[in-house]
Amino acid sequence: MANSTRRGRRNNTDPETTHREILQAALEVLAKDGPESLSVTEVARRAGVNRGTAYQHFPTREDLAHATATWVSERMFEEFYGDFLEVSEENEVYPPSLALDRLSKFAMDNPELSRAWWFDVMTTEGEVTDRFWKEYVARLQEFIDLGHGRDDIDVEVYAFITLVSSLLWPIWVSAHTKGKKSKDRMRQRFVDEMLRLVLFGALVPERHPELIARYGDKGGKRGKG
Amino acid sequence: MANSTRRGRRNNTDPETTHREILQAALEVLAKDGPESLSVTEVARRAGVNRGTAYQHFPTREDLAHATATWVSERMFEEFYGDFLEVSEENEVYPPSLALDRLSKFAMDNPELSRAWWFDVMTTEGEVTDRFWKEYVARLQEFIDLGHGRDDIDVEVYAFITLVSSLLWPIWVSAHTKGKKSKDRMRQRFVDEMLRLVLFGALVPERHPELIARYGDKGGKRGKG
DNA sequence: CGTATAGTCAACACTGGTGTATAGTATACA
DNA sequence: TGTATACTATACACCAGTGTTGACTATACG
Repeated sequence: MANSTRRGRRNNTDPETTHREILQAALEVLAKDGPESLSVTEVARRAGVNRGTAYQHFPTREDLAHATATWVSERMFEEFYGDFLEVSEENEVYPPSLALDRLSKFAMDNPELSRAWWFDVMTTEGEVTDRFWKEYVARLQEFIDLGHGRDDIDVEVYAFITLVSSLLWPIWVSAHTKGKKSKDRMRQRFVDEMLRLVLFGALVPERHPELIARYGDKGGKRGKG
Repeated sequence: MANSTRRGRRNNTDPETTHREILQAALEVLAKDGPESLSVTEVARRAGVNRGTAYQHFPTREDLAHATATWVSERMFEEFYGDFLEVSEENEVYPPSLALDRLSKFAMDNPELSRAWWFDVMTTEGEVTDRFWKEYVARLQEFIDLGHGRDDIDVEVYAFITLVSSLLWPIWVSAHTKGKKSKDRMRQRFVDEMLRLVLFGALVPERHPELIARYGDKGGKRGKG
């Protein structure tokens, strides 16, 4: 029979493509079930590749897991900052509304990548060396240094808050909302609320004089000291 | 030999205690590896209980998983709001600094519970029926209705942002920081930054007139319309 | 055409979890 | 003292994943 999947039939002649397809499948499994349940068999199945082939590319399960983590980290940086760094050569700062919009769109379009990335940086022990994280923090710092953000921000904590919210929101939404339209609506709600929050905060200042007294309204104004 | 773990030795005569111990172990496994890799064998081992005993309490792996999820949801509510609802009978609103401090302390003291809970509500399909989530949202709404919070907040989104950050911060910290002292310091940084954020936002308003024009500084003031 | 390369296929020994069953033991309690 | 209960210990059949091996085949390229 003219079956294209008959015995010995190669789907593909380019090893690099196969390599990527396996990694992509591994990423999907990783995002779905977490790192503990990543199996070579399942990944090969999902990649539409023979189990033996997977073992040719990644000798052990651990190798596959490690390679996937590295790949996720690299891709997260490339996909988000890749075509971004070229464009924004001018020392114009990317406006926060656009930055937020971009991040939330990215998260909505790449839920697996976002989730796998988060799983990984969240659980990897020791100093955070991830490139995406470092770039994100650095850009935030620059934004503040240029006087656009309040200078009393704790950049790392703030980066954590905005990133974890933005990247996990689509997953929350996916679990609790059906249909593309409502997902888009939910994305918009997130961007709006986030923007509202960074613009005005959440408390009514007059009702919380003791907090203002304690924390002071220092920073953010041009005249800092 | 006078070995207390000789054959047939019962560790415990109260089935309810055993039941709880198994659930507690399951919670730990769940928080460590996620729901996909929860095994009865591993849970029994961790609970210091015979595998057969675990199967007497929970006929299948699925039963155990389901029971654990329910238990986590209930405990999350009880542990956080249990002794809380009694105290705050007066219609005084709990000040936000204390609320935040309480939440972040809770998350730091109960990382497994927080993480398992989050995993669960994050991935359970359909309407969110979780009691803790609903109470959290309701209290936020009340806080706003009483005029303490800005009335243009999108409560659900805001609840998501604050909860996900507060509950996952300790896990992030645990992965990247050693020692109790530095963990306490990190907790303080989180509370401070969060409080700063809800008080003043993150942007310097004068630098973002177009955003203020677009979103307007409505709400939060007493005279709303 | 010949050959190296990339992938398929099947079989195997091994590990570790599932779910069941059965015999045995410690404790509480009537 | 007897007996029900709660747990231990062990064995078994089954399944699914791991990692290895060896034979096979399609494709690219000299």
